[in-house]
Amino acid sequence: MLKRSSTSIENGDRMAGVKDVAAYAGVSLGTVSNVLNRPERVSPATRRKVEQAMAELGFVRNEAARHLRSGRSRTLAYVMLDAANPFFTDVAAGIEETAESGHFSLYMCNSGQRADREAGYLAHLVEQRVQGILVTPIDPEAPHLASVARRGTPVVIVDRTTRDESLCSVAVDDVLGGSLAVEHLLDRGHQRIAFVGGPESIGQVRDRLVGARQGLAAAGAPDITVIETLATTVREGRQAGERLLGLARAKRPTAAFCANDLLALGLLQQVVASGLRVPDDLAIVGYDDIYFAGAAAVPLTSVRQPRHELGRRAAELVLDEADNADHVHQQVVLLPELVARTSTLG
Amino acid sequence: MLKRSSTSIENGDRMAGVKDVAAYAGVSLGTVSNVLNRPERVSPATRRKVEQAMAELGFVRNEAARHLRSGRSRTLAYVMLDAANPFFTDVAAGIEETAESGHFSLYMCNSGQRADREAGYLAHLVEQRVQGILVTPIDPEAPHLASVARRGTPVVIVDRTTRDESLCSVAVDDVLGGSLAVEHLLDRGHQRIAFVGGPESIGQVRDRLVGARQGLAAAGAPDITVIETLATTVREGRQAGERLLGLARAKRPTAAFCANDLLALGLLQQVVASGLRVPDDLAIVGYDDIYFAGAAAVPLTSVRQPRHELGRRAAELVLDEADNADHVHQQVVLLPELVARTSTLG
DNA sequence: TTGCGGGATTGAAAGGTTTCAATTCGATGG
DNA sequence: CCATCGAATTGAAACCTTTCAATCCCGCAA
Repeated sequence: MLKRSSTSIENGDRMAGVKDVAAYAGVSLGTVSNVLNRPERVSPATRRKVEQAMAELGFVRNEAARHLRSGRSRTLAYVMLDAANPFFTDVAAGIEETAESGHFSLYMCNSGQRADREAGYLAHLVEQRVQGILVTPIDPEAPHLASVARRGTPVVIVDRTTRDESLCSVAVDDVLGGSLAVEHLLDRGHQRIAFVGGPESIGQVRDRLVGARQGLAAAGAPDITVIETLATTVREGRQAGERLLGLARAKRPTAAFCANDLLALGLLQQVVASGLRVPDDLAIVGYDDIYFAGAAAVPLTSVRQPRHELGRRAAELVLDEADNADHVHQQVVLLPELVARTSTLG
Repeated sequence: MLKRSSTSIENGDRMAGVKDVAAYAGVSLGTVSNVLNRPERVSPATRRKVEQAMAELGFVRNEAARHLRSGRSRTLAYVMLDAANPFFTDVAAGIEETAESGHFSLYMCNSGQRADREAGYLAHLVEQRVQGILVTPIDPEAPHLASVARRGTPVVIVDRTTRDESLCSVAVDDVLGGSLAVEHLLDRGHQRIAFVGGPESIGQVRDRLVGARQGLAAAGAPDITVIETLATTVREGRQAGERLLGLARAKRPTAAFCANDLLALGLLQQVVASGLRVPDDLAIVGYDDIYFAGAAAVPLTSVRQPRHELGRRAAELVLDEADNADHVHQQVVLLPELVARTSTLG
């Protein structure tokens, strides 16, 4: 065994490969591979020798070669819509939990609502031959999603449904969520209710409004006042607040249902800043139940999505599709739940 | 050219490779590769033929083989401390910006403050031979970081400094940040100031407190009252609020400097809930200037970290280290900045 | 002594791409 | 019509690992 004088890790030029390890340990290539992949088949003495050689040479498996030879990698990826939104990072945490227990690593990519970036990441991930891709797409009907799946990489749509039966999806029933919010407000005695949200091109916003209207109709209450926003951000929520408060007092809604918590937080701020009280002057219901909802100045009533489970179920589906030959595509729909707090209870 | 009758993408068994494309297009292997990598060298006619073949066979480059042969991949990775903290996702956005302009993809991994997960991801990424790794480590002095770098994958520490000169790092001067916060409060006439934060094992918390003390000492003001917390969360902030308000009025601090915005938001809530006014009864300064700081019930004064630039600089360093032979390691320190809002201005 | 069983080890082949030196082909100039 | 040149194309080698059939070795039973 010829020892090197250096710190034993350095390698001047090239990184050490199995071949180097084999030579250094005085065994064959195959044996080194066996130590790596089926250690029980190699005698303890040899194994120790090889392991020491690997340590001394600073050997690191080359994943590219490894998986070139033997099928697939142990990596999942989640392409998320907006990494800055706590909702999606929570979904990611759920995915990661499942991935980890199956000894997979999870790469997260952020499309940031940009279609070109989404496409770029998908292409990169397919080239990388990841085991499966989870994605919250900008447009769930976009053909490139299905085409990735058809090319052999399992794809699961997260937090959106798709009509395409060749894809799995896991979503939360937004229509139901809308109904829940409105029913709660009706229960609390409100009749004039506003909906704050937009643009309607966002599927979730659309569905939540539909649900709200259904709830009202079922109760025979008057239709909802829609205050359309340009995005679902705190800033837009504040502006919606201005518009809402500008209405004549007599016909001003006594409650508002917001398409998500960011809007609700903005609205809340604006209302409080105007000297009005929540919920006495205006009750507010948000959506998502992100962490900051419960931590707001007036804790927000919100429709909670089981985001952790959303991630978990999606990860399970993608893993099933990856290694279960007779996998059948499913469209899972989870149920939301209303969390009542001060902003409607007073 | 024998056309298939199917939708042209399906391939029953195996995914199409360059070899299949070559055969289908009636050219040699090398030509297909040229179309892929040096399209200008192949005649337009041939190029079109090959491109069509690729489209019809649904050919997707095998990144593993590609990079096995030719050195490296075009991927960076960021191992972040806590994906749920908006601060880190903003840093990630900065990294991504630089990565994208260099035609790199960015994979994000979340250690979630767990050392084993951090180690797991680092190992996976090295095996994957990514071009470079950015990491906000749990412990910046941990030997495995330097050892990854020594094995040949560039590593840059983000939002932490390290004594190890063999690593690059980009951080923000937390001591200065602490001074800024305290000086602002002194300017506003406060003398009895509290520091809310902990545990001290977190480097940032320690540094910010040190800076605060320096600021006070320089002004000849009395020492700071430390209210130690167990974590830097909203919940802990609320509890710190209880303790703070429990102090006898005469000796109760008139201002609080919090180690981060989550703590500050919790403190704010607790104070408001107790019927006291911010900033009249208690002025509050936070740290990080996360989005929700400006959007709080009482907009928070906060020490802003240039988190976008943090990410950008770090990404530039890692790219430089990756392809610039005579790269020299640097420890970059950026400057924080105070953003004054209602919570101290009244 | 021979034959045999079985665990340990070996070495060549395969996997899909890129690279590069070598070859082909057509055109240009003499 | 030949020589030459450059552009286009080719095909084999290399990248690093895993797999698997083949070989080796040793002890043990016959």
